[in-house]
Amino acid sequence: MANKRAKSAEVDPMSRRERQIMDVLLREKQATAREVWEQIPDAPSYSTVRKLLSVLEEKGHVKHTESGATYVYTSARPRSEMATSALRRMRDTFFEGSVEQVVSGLLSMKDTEIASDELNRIAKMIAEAKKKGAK
Amino acid sequence: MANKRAKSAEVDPMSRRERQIMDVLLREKQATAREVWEQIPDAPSYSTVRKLLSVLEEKGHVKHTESGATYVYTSARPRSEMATSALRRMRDTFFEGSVEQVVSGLLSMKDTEIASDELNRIAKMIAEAKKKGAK
DNA sequence: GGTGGATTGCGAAAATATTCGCACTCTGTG
DNA sequence: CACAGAGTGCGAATATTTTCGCAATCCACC
Repeated sequence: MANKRAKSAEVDPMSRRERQIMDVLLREKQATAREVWEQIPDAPSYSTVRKLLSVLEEKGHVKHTESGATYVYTSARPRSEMATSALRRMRDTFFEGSVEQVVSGLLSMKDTEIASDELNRIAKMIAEAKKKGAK
Repeated sequence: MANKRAKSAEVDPMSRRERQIMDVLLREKQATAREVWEQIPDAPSYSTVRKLLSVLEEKGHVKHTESGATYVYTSARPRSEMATSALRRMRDTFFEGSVEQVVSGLLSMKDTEIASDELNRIAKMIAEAKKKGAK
């Protein structure tokens, strides 16, 4: 009934450059046009990046506040929300919906050095989840 | 040397539709044009999807084998490889490079029901990693 | 209050991506 | 072997994205 679910369908209709910029914004939490520009490896002109940013704003993907005369951009949607949906898509696209497989993939990334105490904290989280689930 | 490093810079210069199609291919492991078409929620005409597929092939993102007269497409790059780089980017973009935070995010996705035995297996993987790391 | 440096707004050209239809081929069936 | 159904190749119109430069503003400082 009235089920439209713009759920997993409505993901991120963004284009290449747009996503590239969003990534920087997401990683840095916020950034000025110049900062974004500096962080894009194969970036086009500064002018172009600014334009892209304003296009993104028109589309509602980012918003800005002014610091002096300079615009500081941030993602329009909460970062955590985007993280979750990205995580979910990744899980479903590459790991057949299995969290277990995702974790396995994470642990086996060869450039990943996970400190022992970090592993401990992770183990603790798992334990927590287990406890809560089987309450 | 000859160091060009298509490392983190060369990610996935793909456009919206292209990615959408790649996602289906990645999820299904392989698919015919028609199957891909059927799985895209807001898909354009079947004809368009076929075109996109052939464009993707020209660009080297997918390849095909023939089953009878029908093309069966698959990702050109190994799925696991793409999974890893996607995972890495996700970790760095949303979780400040921290595996711990990624796991935390995974566990807290509210639509995720993780079976108790799955949690056990995950715990075991963590234990393994710990053992190996601190050998 | 004037000057240099950095920012924003915007228009518009150039490059790409997206969408389709049409003509032709291939496979299997009666 | 002729026909129906399903596929493929490809050209070309449209829609979007991507790129930039120029003019107008704004800020800090001498």
